[in-house]
Amino acid sequence: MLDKKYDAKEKESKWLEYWQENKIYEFKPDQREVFSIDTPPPTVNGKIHIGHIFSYSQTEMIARYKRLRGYNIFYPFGFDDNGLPSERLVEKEQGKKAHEIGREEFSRLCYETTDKYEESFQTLFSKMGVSTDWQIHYKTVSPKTIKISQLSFLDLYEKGHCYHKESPALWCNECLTSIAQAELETKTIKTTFNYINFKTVETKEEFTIATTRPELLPAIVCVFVNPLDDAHKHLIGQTAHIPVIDVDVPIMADEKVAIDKGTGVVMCCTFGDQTDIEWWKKYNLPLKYIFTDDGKINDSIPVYGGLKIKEARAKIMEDLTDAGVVVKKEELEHEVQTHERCGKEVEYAVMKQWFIDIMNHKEDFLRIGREIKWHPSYMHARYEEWVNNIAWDWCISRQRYFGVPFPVWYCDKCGQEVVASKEDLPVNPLTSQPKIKTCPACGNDKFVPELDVMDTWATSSVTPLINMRYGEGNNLEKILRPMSIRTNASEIIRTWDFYTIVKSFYHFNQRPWDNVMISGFVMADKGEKISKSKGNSKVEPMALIDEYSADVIRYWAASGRLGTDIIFSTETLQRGKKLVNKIWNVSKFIEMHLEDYKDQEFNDFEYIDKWIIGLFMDMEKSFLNYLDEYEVGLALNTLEKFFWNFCDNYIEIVKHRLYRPLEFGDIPRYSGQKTVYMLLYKLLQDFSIFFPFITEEIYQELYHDHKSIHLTTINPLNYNFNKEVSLGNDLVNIISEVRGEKSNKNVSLKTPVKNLDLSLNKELKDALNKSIKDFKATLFIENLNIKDLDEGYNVDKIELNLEENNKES
RNA sequence: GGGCGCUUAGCUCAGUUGGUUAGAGCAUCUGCCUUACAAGCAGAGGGUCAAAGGUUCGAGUCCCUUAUCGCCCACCA
Repeated sequence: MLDKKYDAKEKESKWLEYWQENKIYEFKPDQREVFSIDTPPPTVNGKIHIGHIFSYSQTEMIARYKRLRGYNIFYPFGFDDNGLPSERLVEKEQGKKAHEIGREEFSRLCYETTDKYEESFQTLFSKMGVSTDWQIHYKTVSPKTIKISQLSFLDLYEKGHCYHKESPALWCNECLTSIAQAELETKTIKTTFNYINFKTVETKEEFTIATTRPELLPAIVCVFVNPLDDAHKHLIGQTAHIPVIDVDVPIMADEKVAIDKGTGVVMCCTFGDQTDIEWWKKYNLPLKYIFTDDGKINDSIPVYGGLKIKEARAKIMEDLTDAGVVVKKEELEHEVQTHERCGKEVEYAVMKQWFIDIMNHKEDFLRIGREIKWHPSYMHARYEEWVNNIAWDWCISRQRYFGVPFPVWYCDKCGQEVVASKEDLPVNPLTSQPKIKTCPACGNDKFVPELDVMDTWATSSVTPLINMRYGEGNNLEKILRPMSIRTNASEIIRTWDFYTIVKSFYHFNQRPWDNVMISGFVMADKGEKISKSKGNSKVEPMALIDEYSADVIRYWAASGRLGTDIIFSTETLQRGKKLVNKIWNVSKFIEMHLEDYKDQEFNDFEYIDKWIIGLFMDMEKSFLNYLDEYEVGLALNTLEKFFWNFCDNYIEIVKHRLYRPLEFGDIPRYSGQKTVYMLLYKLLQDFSIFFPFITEEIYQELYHDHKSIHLTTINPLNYNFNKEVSLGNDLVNIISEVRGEKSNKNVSLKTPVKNLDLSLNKELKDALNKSIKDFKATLFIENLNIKDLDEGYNVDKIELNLEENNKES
């Protein structure tokens, strides 16, 4: 017997244990077709917030759906503990910077810290009912994954898609590392636009340059004007004298200069922005690099050497003002590029970095993007846009400690790079030496290790490779190439999705997955994204599970459309709570009436039973369609709508038949029993995608024909009740009208109807005759008078027996 | 400035290829203790579908323009 009240806390932990013990979600290759999920490994940088719960739940529902459709589910879980996020977490916990702790000790602390957090992540996701096979979980920093990352690097290296080159790279002088274009975030800041007078050496003519970054004056290598700029084109070919710095640079022409921007005259520094780098390359300009790695002016620069960038900016403005060359200052708000991990403005640094070739294969990446089905489809446009606009090769080296080391050494003498052999992986070049004893280029026998580690994305972009255990030569590769689906939020299309496509193209010349499913964001309120930094205890996942249960939170997580942001709302949680409660109550009711039920072949369904069965079939069709498009929220809406109709209309009708076999007959009663038995089973299956716990509890009590409801399969019903559906709907509408009349008269729904006069068309009259007992019992009708009508129906008169009502009260 | 998306009841959201009076839940109001459920049931009120224009017999739905907000990108001279 089902309990009177459903105790979510007790039942959820009970079934969690049961699933684990019985390995319900274990992946074992067999005859069945595999549906594989490339789960996003959450970044281990502190806390799981409600946004994670939202998007992971949606993926997990797809896993459950496909499992019910008979697929063998490959659903691993991973943790992204690699790289800067982990380092910053440790630095925060320790209150010290990495270089103050020391490389070895720091790495140890990173492992320790990420392990600690991962355990709590796993507990939380389990509690949410995430049906991954924890046996196949992975970390992005572990000997196994380091090996795969290094293998991936070597494969690309051998194929010539990786290169090591001195080149300007984006540099964060807070994190002390180079970063990739994809790690940039734009921020609006207030700054000053300074108009500074320069002079030509030849004619002493004055001209003005506007800049927000006067501290870059010592780094000026050239001045540009547009060749079509009538006001300035005569300057081309002359030499510009830089005030205060006292250096001369050439004035050159380039079409990229916008005549109407600033003063129309531009200083080119190494490096202030992307255009500087382009010009530097295009015109082969000299390099004047004036910053230190930690964001100061280089000591070799007179006067300003040793100052921080902003101090230098203030000092040089003072000096320029003293020199009388500052013509104007304008307050200005503009966008700057910052490092997403720390929020500090980025600079450019020139040093040797490892790059993966992007620019030569954009067409291939676009082609593969088109082979993949994006859900929702418009997300594909974002991918295209990113690939079309990308301007850099992918810099994958980071001057940090905790990450995948490059399996590379350099000859101490000539700098020749030497890579590890594949069979020696994983290697740490800091603690080992290359196999070859002497440098192939110069014969020297001393090597120095590559100190850099790989970018986080260089590792997380190989999750499909980690899943297939790339390099082991097993048959998983056959099963998982390509994987069925990748899921993530839209913000990392440009990183995780893109880089995974890049790697998959270089390794296999193939798409990594057939489908990409993009979820939206969770907003705290209109226009306010919930983020880790704005920790809000009201939306703490563990607290929410305690208060509402995992099933109910999953209800909230399923609300809304794919790719669309949702606002965290307690109303939606309340609604879920009511739904779950209703499932429990109606199951109790059905159980009560199944005590003497034996399931057997039966086709003599009552009219109303045919109606609800047909209606269910219609619903399930669109339900399944939505799920095939990964629209879990829309699927749930459809199911929910049907379910309330089932409870409020069908059950209200059939209950009389179930309670009173003497009056209605045993066969009509059996018809009702068969209907509720059959439909509840199917409803529980459909709901199990969203509410894995409560449906399991009910299923085990009432049906129990498999080890778990989550191991059953959905088999669509095969009846043809179309006619009963539409006529039954009309009958229910008539019932509603009569109930409405009772409500309007403020009387109980049990109030008898003395006379009900209806005009019905022929079909409807026929339908009513077939369900006359149910109909009369539902409305407590004493006299029913039916007239003929050509089309449709009309409720002519409702006369209530109010005396009866008054007598009782 | 560019790409994509959102804008529908007081609030949170649905509205499949254009097709009668635009839907649900919450909130509000009115009733009903009805042998599963008062965490329930039956009703009621509440919307010029962001704005303007266009296509069409017919537009929340298609096209154009504008505005707001969100994500991403570019611009930083």
